[in-house]
Amino acid sequence: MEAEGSDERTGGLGPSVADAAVETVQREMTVFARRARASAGRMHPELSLVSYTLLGHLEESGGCRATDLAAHYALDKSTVSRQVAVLEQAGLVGRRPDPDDARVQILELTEAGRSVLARVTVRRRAAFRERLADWSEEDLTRFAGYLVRYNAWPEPGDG
Amino acid sequence: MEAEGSDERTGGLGPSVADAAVETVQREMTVFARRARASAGRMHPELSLVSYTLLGHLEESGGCRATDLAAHYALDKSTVSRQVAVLEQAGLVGRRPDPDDARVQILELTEAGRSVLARVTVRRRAAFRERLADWSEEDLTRFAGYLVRYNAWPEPGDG
DNA sequence: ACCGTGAGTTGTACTCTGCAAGTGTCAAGG
DNA sequence: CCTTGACACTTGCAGAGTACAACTCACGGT
Repeated sequence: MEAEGSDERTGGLGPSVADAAVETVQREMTVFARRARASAGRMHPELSLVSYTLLGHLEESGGCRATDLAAHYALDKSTVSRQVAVLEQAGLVGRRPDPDDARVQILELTEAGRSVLARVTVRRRAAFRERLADWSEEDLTRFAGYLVRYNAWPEPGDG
Repeated sequence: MEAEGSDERTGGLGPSVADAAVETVQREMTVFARRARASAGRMHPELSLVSYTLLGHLEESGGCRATDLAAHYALDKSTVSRQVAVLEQAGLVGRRPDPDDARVQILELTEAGRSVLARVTVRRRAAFRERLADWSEEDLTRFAGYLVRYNAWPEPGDG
């Protein structure tokens, strides 16, 4: 299966080194994905990974539409709709009709949402910091940059 | 909320730069995690992300116990049990009693499993390669290294 | 006013997951 | 040999997350 002539030397990319790296990246990213939920559940039972990310995005963006969330996370709009409904019932997000378009609802964090998010963020950050404690600042920054670059890929519906 | 004195300068880690990087790492990793399933489903409907990772681990490890899988992926043993059952019924993995311990079942890829895994791997790799095409080999290697290092963390209850 | 498109909701079904309880096996002590 | 506790699973149950399809409501152009 690894027989695909691993050094085509196309452009700058290339030899089997890069091939192995790509392989590693996908494997490790996948492992991470598999573990993320479980650890999130253990780390902050009050807020699922999904809820956390949605709240986080709302905070970052300072309010956005459900459709934006769906696009950003490659989720079906129905899924987002339900998730948002839960968060709304929990009093963590509020909806406000868009004055320019009655179809649209602007979603925003409530004060409660902001505070829960803050608490969870602190816990998560502590865990991450511990985990990344022995990383040099340079490595940390570079790693962060790579992740951003990776996720910036505009793939149709993928991440 | 972010008032935790973001530059405690403890040890070598420290200033707000590192703090921001940690923040970014967790956010981006989380985003990735959120998207991974969706993309996996679209990329290879024949094999869910879970199944894929389990098969992958079996191939890497050359056969292991269900408990090992559970530990590695921080999954409940019951979950693994069911997943394995499905994969077995699909003819992708086989079980063999451990000669040394009748409680244990050694899980192994079947030929079919190996071939499906190979096919999916090729597809995944192609997608990843495309995505990572404009990365320099150095960045790629370093990124891969970071991910490995990150995942190597011996999380409690995680593997 | 009519029709295609976009935002969001709801019905339905399925997968993944964990917890708790149960079975069979091993290893150590009586 | 027979308990007792630990380990490797398996099964019953319940809940979360998700997608797809069908529906409503609003927008924009014709």
